[in-house]
Amino acid sequence: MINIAAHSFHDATAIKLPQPAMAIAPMLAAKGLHSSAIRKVACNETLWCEGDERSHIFVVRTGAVCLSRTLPNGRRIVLDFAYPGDIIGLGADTQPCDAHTVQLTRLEAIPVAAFKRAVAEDPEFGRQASIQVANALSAAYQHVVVISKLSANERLASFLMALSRRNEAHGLSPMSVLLPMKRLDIADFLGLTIETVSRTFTRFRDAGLIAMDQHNVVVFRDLAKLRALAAGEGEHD
Amino acid sequence: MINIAAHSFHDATAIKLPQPAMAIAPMLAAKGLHSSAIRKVACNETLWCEGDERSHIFVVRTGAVCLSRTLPNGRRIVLDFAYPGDIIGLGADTQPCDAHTVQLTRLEAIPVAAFKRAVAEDPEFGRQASIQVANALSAAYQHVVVISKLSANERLASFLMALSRRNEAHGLSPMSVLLPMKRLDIADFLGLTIETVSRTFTRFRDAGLIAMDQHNVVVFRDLAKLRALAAGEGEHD
DNA sequence: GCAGTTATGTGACAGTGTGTAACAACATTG
DNA sequence: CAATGTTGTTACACACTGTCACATAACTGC
Repeated sequence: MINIAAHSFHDATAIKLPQPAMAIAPMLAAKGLHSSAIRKVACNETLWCEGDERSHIFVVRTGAVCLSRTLPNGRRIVLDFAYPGDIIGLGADTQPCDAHTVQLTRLEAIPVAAFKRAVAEDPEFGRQASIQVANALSAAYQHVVVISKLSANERLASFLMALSRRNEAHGLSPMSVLLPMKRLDIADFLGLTIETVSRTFTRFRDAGLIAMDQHNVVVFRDLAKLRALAAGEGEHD
Repeated sequence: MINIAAHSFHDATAIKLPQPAMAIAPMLAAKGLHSSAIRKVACNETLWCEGDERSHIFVVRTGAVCLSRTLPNGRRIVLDFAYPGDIIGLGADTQPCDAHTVQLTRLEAIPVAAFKRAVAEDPEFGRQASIQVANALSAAYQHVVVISKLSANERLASFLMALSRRNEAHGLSPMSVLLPMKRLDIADFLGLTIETVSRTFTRFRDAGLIAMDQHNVVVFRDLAKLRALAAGEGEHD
């Protein structure tokens, strides 16, 4: 499996941030695995498909990767996004989802063989990788929560707040975020349609919760209210 | 994290069954970890809560366990069910969800310390455990798909077909299933209300897809149609 | 510049599922 | 046996979101 997205999305409750957990990144460096080739991949390129045998572990350097599944009838679901610093392709040898870029992306490609060698030599390294997968599972659980129990407003707020917290964790301002992906990707991630996403952005703007000069830059005007929304503290119950 | 539910639920596409993967079970036996105490737990008892430090790995012997999360305002989401043969509590040291019994349940409790000792002594054992977590991640992804893209009919069909396939994988008949949990658990698992679940059962019965003498026994009358529904081969797109 | 394509925003309307409620079936208890 | 509680079922009005249609904006290549 797969993805890992260290400081992962979905945090409706946002009580606890996923572990920095990137303890694995320095370990990769220490092992000289960084010598692996850096790949420059155009937007909308497929890295792998569900069911593929995995060939590489990727570390995202710049850009963004989208992890998704597609139903037989064509309906698509976005499971996660991976941003710079995130590792994708950990987990099992058979990919549990598709992966494609949503931007011009630079990736560090570590062959699976080299990765496995490193794990065999250093149990602690394997343990760190396992923790990453466990974090991805926790993130997936949170995604289930967001999609099954939150309203459109709450889902978008949850998405934006996760990006905000990620910024914060990386030493950037939590008061604004960049959206590298298109509306359709956001919609498929949140289990909504692009029209609903669009309308919800507008609603947030009209309510004074956010400001948007460009389509892909969101400035937060009322972080507290957005966080309450994201946490699912709504009226119900 | 956590759960593992070997032959896990959610298989809308059902193209591939999760690995038997229970390769780990015989390994547990070989290590004498089976000597661990068997616990008999009443219905509706909590095994652990989200955020708890995990103390044991559990192997379900009889009964059924429900893995869930709860939002601040009380809304609950069921993430997975664990049935006899399934292992729960693998993954990280901090529980990513609540776990409670939905029946009188017998569990084999393996202290985490003993489990970790076994992993340290035998890397292959740890590898098998990791595969279990990776399978759980894949199952969680599938759950996201089911909840975000399938209709109420398709969701219930997906749930029933997953149980049917589980029966099949265990050498039982795929033509009927037992529902150990209550309607509310099913509803919270599928992201629906208990009324909708109830109505959908009735619709299935009226359409001749299933027969139900008792509330917790479902006999399939048209497996092909149910499987098509579960796969999300609906009209959309 | 202009046409053509892609991405996004907005509006009217319908449909699915929700929520409330009342009711039925069954078990447990006094 | 009546009383109470739990679980499951059914009915109906309403709200949210999806669908469909079209408008607008941004970017492309010519």
